[in-house]
Amino acid sequence: MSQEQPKKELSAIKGTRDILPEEARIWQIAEAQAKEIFTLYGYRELRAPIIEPTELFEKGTGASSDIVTKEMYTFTDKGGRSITLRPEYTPSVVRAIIEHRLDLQPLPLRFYYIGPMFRYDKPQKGRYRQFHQIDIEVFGEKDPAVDAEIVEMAHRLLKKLGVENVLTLVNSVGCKKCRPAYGEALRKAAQAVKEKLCPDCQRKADINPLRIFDCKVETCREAASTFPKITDYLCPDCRQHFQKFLEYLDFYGINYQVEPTLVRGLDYYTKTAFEIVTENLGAQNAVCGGGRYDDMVREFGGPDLCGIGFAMGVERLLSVARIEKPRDSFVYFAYMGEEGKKQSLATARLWRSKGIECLVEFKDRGLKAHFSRANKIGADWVLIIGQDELSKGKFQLKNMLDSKQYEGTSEELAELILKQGQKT
RNA sequence: GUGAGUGUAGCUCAAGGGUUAGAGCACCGGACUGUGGAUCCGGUGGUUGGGGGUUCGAAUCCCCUCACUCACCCCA
Repeated sequence: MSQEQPKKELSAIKGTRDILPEEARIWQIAEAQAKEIFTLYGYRELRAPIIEPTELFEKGTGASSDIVTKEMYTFTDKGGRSITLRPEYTPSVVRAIIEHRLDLQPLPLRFYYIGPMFRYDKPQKGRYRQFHQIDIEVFGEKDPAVDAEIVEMAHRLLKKLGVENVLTLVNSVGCKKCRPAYGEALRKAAQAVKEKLCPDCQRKADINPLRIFDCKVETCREAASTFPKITDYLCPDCRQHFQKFLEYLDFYGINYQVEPTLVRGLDYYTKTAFEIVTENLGAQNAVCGGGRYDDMVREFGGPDLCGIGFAMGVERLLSVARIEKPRDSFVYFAYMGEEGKKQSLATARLWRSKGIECLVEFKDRGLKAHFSRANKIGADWVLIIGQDELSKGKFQLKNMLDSKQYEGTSEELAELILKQGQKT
């Protein structure tokens, strides 16, 4: 370490942040609960690399999408390859399926994954440049029952994490057969009333008329209410799929709202699209977004394998979750003298192998200072090893919560701690 | 990428052109050498985000820049 203070402080780069131990505990719990629930539904973890060839996302996410055109972290590696930090997870899974011929395994395939994604966005509430997603995918299952099942599974997880007041929005975005006709009709309707729209929406009328639906300007809202709805343009196949999807949602008793203006951001979606939104998230109110992508694998040059999945933003999830932090219970060793220190080290080593969390600090202090320290760092137990204890061969163990003190051998006291630990 | 707001101690905030930038909490130590939490006393900690300008004098006013926050866009 240099003696001079660095002139410029180093800090985490824009849109990224450190998750400090206290918060990391919450993450661990949320992740463990997600894994547990997904496993109950037959999902298995599939870990793909964080970096991928840039063209994977150009092909999979869509070369014209905002994500690919302006939000990717792309660089050239030393071999001259164009590499991108993944902005989403689905293309990686599709690549892995094709690469390892996972489609030859018994279908359907159910995968989950939790990890960081990267988008060069402007950070704001619930939106970061490095953010984390809980992601699940099902491949090779056409039945709309699975569409409803993943929504039900998402609800189960949200409930488990104490997320309240969620609203589930559902829609069908059609397929390659019926979507073009709708797009045409919508564009036509938007052009017809273009003069009445705000400048922003006039621009949208040309680029992406669907976005006019969520403008806040009153005149735009009025105009938008006269626009055609995608649900009126669905082909028989898509219509049937959507109806069955809703039927299964009803079967599960899931409260949902059909939102004909709901479109997923990415180009590859077909049929089912859904979003789970909640209050208290500001403008980024979606905690979960998902949908079906029946053409994606084939368009990648893979087999004709349909897919569906959802992603949850972990940061958003945790900002509305209510997770209780479990109290960690550990033993603090209050020793005196070199002999007491060595006895502490030996005892801690033994106790740890029994599964007891032990903390020996390498500082000889007075007993009062030891207790003060133990209290400050939140020890549940203090084991006293001083001259008296060493000569007797029996130690004093104090419970810091109820102030009761016990005397016994190492084995007796270890048993006592383990027994009490099970009670709580 | 566009717009607005905010940057003072580890945290929450005072000082609003005029001595040496303060307080609470936190941290360290003492009162207290075999038993913690309480109380009291003391201490460490700051180029006021950074740079430039105005002024006799700037945390305070102006410009630039960076970061954070919120919104637009887009999205988890």
